[in-house]
Amino acid sequence: MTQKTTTIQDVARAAGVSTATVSRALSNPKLLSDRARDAVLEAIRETGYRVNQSARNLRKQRAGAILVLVPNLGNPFFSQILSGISEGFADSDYSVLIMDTNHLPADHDGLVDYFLDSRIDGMISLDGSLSDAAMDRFEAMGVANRIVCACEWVGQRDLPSVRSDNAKGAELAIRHLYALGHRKIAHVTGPADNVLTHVRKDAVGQVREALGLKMRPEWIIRGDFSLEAGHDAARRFAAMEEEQRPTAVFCASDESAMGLISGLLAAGIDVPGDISVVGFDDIEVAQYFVPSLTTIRQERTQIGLAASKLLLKTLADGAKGTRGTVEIIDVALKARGSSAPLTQR
Amino acid sequence: MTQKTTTIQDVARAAGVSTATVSRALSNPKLLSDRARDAVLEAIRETGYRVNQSARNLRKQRAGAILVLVPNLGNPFFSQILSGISEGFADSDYSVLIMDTNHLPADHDGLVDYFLDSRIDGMISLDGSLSDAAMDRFEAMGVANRIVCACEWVGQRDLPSVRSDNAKGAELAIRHLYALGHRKIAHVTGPADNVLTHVRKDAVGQVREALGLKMRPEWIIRGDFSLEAGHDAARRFAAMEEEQRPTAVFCASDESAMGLISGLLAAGIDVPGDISVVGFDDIEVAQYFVPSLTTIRQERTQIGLAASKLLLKTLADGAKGTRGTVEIIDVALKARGSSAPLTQR
DNA sequence: ACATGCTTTGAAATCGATTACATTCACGCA
DNA sequence: TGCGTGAATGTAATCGATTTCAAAGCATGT
Repeated sequence: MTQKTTTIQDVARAAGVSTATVSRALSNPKLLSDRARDAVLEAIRETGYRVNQSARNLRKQRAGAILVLVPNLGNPFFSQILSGISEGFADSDYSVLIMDTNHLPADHDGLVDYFLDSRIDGMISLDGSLSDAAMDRFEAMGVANRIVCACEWVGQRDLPSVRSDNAKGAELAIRHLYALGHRKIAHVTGPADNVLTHVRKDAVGQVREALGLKMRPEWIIRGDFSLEAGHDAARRFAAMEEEQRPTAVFCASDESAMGLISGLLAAGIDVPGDISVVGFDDIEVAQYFVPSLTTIRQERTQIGLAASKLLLKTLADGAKGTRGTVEIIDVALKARGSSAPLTQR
Repeated sequence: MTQKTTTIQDVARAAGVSTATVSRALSNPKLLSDRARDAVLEAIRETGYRVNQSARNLRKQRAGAILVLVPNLGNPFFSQILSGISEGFADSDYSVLIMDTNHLPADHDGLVDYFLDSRIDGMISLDGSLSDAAMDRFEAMGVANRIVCACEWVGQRDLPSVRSDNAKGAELAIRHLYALGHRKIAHVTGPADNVLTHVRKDAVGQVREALGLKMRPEWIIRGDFSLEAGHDAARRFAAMEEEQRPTAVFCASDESAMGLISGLLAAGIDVPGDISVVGFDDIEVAQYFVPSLTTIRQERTQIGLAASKLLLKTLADGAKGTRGTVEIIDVALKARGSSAPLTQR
């Protein structure tokens, strides 16, 4: 049987004060006399009283929870961001809900209901692919300004967001390969409709131009960040003439880089002997991969932490303020075993 | 500005009925006349009414959420279990909270407060290391029978649980290596206080005995499931005399297996040429690792799904019923590139 | 002595649903 | 006609906190 719960009434009775006083002792202790405050605290200790969050939430017109939207929970890249987010909310009085958008109808239209049902007060989206229709509903219902983006962001809208310096990351990767002597550099991208895909690809294009690198259309291979996509890309490279095959590949994610290496090695193409590979993310397994993976490090915990702070601020400020904020987190090149100087042969 | 919310009162007024009727139209429609029900549904459509979950939860004396305890969100092994769990709760009216126990004080003592604060109705623990003190508090507060374990489980207690057939997994691994001709088989375990560590290690011992394999104490290396632990173990093996070095290693997790392989190769020990390696879990990257990782597959989605069903049942049944239930999910050997027949030399 | 203002406290309204209990009404049957 | 029965609905209490408003207590200044 469940313990019969002790309510604020019980505490009030035990302390010989009113419920208002008990409530104030918890939320605004300086309003009370020392005597009253001590009596209440003592009574709370005695009775083992705990605030009922449902009741508090109802009265305060809030949900006491925030939602984190994750494109793919299975990708270890996200888990550490989640970790940062949890940490950020650890001593707030918000609970953290997590949802994988894979399980959602494609348009994410139902999400707004989470707000309307008073299940959540705010949202952090790690998924930039919120549809226009969904965003319009968020706007219409007046909850759009309780959304913060992290890592990815939503195209046209000015939602506050925290993200890595993606352009710099792509530039570091290409310049690293260039410095190693590579001139034929390919790029395995993310999925077509993804903001990161565009930013990174565009940056690659700009650096390539700046460095005067030649370019072939078949050196841009569409992927989707997954292991499998990288593996598929390997097949494409393996099928190329020796002459037109790139000597280096920059992948838009570590997972696709690992899939690529796996596929290249299986096809008898050595990494980094024949082709150097650079990833993006620096997930934990990257440095244990064989060969260890050269990659662009994203500070995931920091991104998560920053996003949670930003959402907390947004919720505290009410509507105004954070809309339009963009916080850029620095990235760094981690040079490891999968990239090496170009060898003539 | 936030939309002013439409309440059940508004709907009642619009439909020309009482709030009780509106409530019944949603929760128990067959109590109503067709006329009343239609009027209410129409009014709901008109007003765009949505139930306020905080209010409902308060009245129904529930929290409307469950908590999933994860030992380490960064380990991709867990994310797919989470995915199964989310799926299992998708069309219940529970929200899913996720918490990484890394961020918790070691004794997990504060967890009971989540129940007492009415933040959660139940819990799925993927972490078997709930302290005795914490469990005692759960029992004392009468919430112990709203906890379900998955993957790991809590030692002495009879909490309902869903888990893989760990003993079989260990046996499959050892017998696989044995069949390849290996006789000197080492084992990299999980952390000391972990139930999985014990079960898998004991199973290894039993199979070893059954097969008449010789054994050296230095062939049991304590790990902690992590990449780093595997990497450390490699150093130990590398330091051994050729003679006493094992020809095969069974690791208690894929991550430690990958760390191990990474370390062995770096030390000039070939895998599977000199040493065969078998992991446990079959995380996604395992088949893209180089060499691809032979491992024991755990059906993670299925475990998550089963755990959520079990918790839902537990919550519905009230106290009785599920205590003591143990659901065992089958495992399978995935033979890949990291294990090969023993070579004489 | 009395007006003034500040601090401290309590009574009661409130958040938005659910539900126990009461009421109304129609119907069947003696 | 009158009564019992069951279906349909409404009234109001309830869940457990927060907060508004009012009042009481007390010190200060004139």
